[in-house]
Amino acid sequence: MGYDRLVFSETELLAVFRALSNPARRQMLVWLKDPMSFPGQEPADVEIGVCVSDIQQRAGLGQSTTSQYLTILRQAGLVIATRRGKWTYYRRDEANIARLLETLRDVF
Amino acid sequence: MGYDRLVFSETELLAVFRALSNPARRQMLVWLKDPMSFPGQEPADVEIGVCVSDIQQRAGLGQSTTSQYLTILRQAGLVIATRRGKWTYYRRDEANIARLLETLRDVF
DNA sequence: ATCACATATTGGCAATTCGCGATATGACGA
DNA sequence: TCGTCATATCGCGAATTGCCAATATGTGAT
Repeated sequence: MGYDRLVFSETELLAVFRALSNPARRQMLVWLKDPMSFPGQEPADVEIGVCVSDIQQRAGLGQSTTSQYLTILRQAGLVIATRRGKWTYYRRDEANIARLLETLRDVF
Repeated sequence: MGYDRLVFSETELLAVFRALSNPARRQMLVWLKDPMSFPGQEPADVEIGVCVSDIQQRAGLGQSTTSQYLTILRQAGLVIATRRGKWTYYRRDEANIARLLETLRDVF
């Protein structure tokens, strides 16, 4: 909770734009706005996010590619991963995304 | 003046994020917010923009690279090019950048 | 301990990007 | 017309990305 600076550093921005320069990764981020739109998603799961295989099925990509793309989104600070059992759930990092949008408004 | 849609299409977003996924190109866009910060820039020139060689000198890149990067920014709809004599002046497309930021706020 | 399952990591290859030097285009002046 | 200057385009090798199959890691059930 809470971030060092208000604005993103050059390095952070690089990771963000590289992450979002791929349509599949951008899609994933948009899909995660509405976790309930994934089949078999329970209302109780919304807070923790969506598991990799559900995202993979929707993306139509391979398992390894999906996992890698989610890692890239996580390293860019756009999503948060939570491991529970054998599943890893991903959800948007809304606070950081909001901070990003503020940075973009300042910088551009 | 004026654009077809309020929000950017998938193709437009791809061009934008690819363009901004390079630090040098992002720098150029930020520099162009203040054309007067370029040496030898006259107040009368502000509206038309900054010529390629001035941007090149500041970026420390080769001439061809600078020209290509500005073309990429132009194709992404982020800057506007104006040819006057042997010079090409580049300035920010503020209207389109504002439209982009609205799209980002909607989509992300 | 062993198995099955979800996810992460590795290795690979085709396609793209990075940045450059060389060259082409286009505008102006002599 | 010829030469010069500003910019654009071309062609290149090195580095990175896109996506995959294969393999490794970790977790829960038996």
